[in-house]
Amino acid sequence: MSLREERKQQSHQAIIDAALVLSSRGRAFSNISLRELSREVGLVPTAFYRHFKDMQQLGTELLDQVALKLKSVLNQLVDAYLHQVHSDSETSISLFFQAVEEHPEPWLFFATERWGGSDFLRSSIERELQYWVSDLVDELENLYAAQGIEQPQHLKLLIQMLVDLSLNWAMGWMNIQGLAEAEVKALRRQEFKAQTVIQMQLLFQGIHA
Amino acid sequence: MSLREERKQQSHQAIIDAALVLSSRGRAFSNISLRELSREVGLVPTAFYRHFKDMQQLGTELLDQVALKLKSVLNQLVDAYLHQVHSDSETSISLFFQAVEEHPEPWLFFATERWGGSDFLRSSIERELQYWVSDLVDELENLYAAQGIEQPQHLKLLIQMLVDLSLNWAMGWMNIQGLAEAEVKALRRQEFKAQTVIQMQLLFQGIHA
DNA sequence: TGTACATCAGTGAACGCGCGTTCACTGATGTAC
DNA sequence: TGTACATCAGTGAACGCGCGTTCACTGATGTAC
Repeated sequence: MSLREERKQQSHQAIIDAALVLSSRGRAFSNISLRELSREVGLVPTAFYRHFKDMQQLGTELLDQVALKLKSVLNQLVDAYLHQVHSDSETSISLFFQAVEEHPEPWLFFATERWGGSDFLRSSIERELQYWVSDLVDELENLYAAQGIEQPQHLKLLIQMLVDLSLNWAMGWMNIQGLAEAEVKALRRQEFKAQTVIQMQLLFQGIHA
Repeated sequence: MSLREERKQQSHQAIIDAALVLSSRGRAFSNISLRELSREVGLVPTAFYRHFKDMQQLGTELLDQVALKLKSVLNQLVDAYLHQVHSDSETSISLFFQAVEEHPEPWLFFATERWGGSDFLRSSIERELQYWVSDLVDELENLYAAQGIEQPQHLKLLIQMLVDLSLNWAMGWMNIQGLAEAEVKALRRQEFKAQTVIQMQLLFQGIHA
């Protein structure tokens, strides 16, 4: 890649990153301005147009990157889950929260914009979540088939709930991270994790019934 | 109430209603302007200040009204549930979807702003949802105690999930209502309802384990 | 009941500001010879 | 390698627009006598 292309690519990505940062600080994407992003990145507002037609195109690229990132995290989690000797809710939830904590921005973005003010983001996110569900069903149905589950046709509905709830869990977890006092925080973390583990167990009891 | 007070009250409420309508059409509250609301209601922008200090105060009043409305709907649903001879997921979900369909705006508002761009709305909504959970636990624990449930301490965690999922179900239901073709719509409604019934049953199998 | 004054919801002009978008430009980087 | 020209990411001025907010006002409604 030529020097010029390289620099262009850097600016391009810097704008996308700035949008993700603002979004994950709680700002609605529909409320983020082109000028604000340019300022953040150290460019003049008009330079924005060298990279994106408008904010919607930026949003689309941002969503694609975020979805890709989350998908890869999800795959890692599933792999870890499948390779446990005894598939264990506690370990799964710990890994999940660890992944959320390492890169919270994509989770915050997905949860915020899922029902947020931008129609094109809503529908894209919904589509992504459906992909997650399908993929998870594919990965887990062999596992459960081997275990002789009674109602395998319910697996998809269960995973649907799991995916929905996981966004809530991620947001709850990140809310706790924002707490100031270390002691309270540690306590709430432990408590929240324990509760989530039980919730996941309660959820999956359905598949064994 | 004097004529003047009455008219003031009407304008006041009209502004709140306009905000709810815009919000439930998918606009983020943080993206709705004072001038837009005044215009919608047929007042000059400066008249807004005769009723609210700023948009945040409007938002707070709107949230209070919406929360009250949803709480009363919720109570009706619980009453209906408790008075069924056999507590039945299918009937519960039908009543729930009917309630959502009759007054979708509050549900859309709650779901949109739960993780939306306005911090004060986020925290208020989170508080309201916790009240719902507590109230539901109170109402249901007697019922389940009478049935000799093994793990009553899990009831709260279950209801937490139920409340979280119910917002997703409401949004899913209202998404279907937006469909144009009547046949597809009827089909999707039936399908979605059936799936939700099973999800609720799967969820509540946890309490019987 | 009639009059004189007070209240106050709604008005309309004006302001400064950040926004998205256009345009002609600049100067570093790339390319052809 | 050096030169002459092309490309194009970033610039800076300018625009019209909707925004929140201020202010002095108006005239219908309310109150006191």
